[in-house]
Amino acid sequence: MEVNMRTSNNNKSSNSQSSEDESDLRRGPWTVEEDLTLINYIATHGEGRWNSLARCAGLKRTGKSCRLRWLNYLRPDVRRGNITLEEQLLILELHSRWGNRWSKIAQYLPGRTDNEIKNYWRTRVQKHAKQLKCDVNSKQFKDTMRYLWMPRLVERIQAANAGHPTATATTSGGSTSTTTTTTTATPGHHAMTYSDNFIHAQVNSNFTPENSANSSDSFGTQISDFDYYGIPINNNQDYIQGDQVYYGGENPLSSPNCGYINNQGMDYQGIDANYNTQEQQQWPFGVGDTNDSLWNVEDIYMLQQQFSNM
DNA sequence: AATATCTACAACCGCGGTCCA
DNA sequence: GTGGACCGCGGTTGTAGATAT
Repeated sequence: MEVNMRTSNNNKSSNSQSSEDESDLRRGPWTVEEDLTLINYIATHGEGRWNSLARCAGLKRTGKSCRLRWLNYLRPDVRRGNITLEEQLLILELHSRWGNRWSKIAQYLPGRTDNEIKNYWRTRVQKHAKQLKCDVNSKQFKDTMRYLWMPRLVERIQAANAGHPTATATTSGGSTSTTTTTTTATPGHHAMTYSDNFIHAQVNSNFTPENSANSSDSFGTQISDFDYYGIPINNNQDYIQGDQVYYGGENPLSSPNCGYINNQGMDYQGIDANYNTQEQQQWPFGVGDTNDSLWNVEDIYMLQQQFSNM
């Protein structure tokens, strides 16, 4: 059982004085002993009813604190480690749809907690918005994510998969792509793959909105109610047809190599033209490593100029 | 080597919703 | 209907470790 070693010396934490107050409740980092107590209690009695659980387990913690510790850290199915490219893509996609609905987004990333996704968003995505001197909720920044970063993520996922193919599939457009076996357990639905479908969405250049009516996805299933991730589509913000994803209902997303022009006329082609440097290939938000620098100075400058002219 | 700054993330807080007596 | 207990969510803070100066 993995235990956070940071907790081993936490008795000197700034909140330790709380254990001396009238309520005798502890705050701050959890100790190894507390973790084990909680784990053992839940193993025997199950989770839920957190306030009484805290009392019965003999933990001098609030029920809230016990719940948080269990759900965000101790639960056996919590995934630890780096956010994968597919997860990054999914987070961007879902956040564009739902905003800061972290728990809802987390439902589609098995093993990831809302807290972890929220932290990822704040530390990585908001950092880039700050670099671009624009608000993370601004349309400009959202467009940048949608029409530049997300296609780049897809491209990088493709590149990664090409290096480690686990299967080969042919798109309806006749092109060949590799697929991954990344699975997502969608709430209320069967586990499914998502990255392969999303990649398909990017690689079929034969698609047009006109020929896409009443289409089904590459697995022959109707997609009118659920998108490629198996997520119910309940608005018309994006539409997904055949092997292609159309964002905003009016912005066909062409090949990642073609440059992206959104409905404000922002042309990112010049940015992509600079993309072949080694630094640029370090991709958005990193891969969990330190290579988190999507933007070089030129990129940032160009985007800032475009934003200021809008 | 020392100090300052940054980053990542665990944990807390407040609020609103739900349940139940 | 009402009030208290509880739960879950989203925002925020604190801090250890990493990195820069």
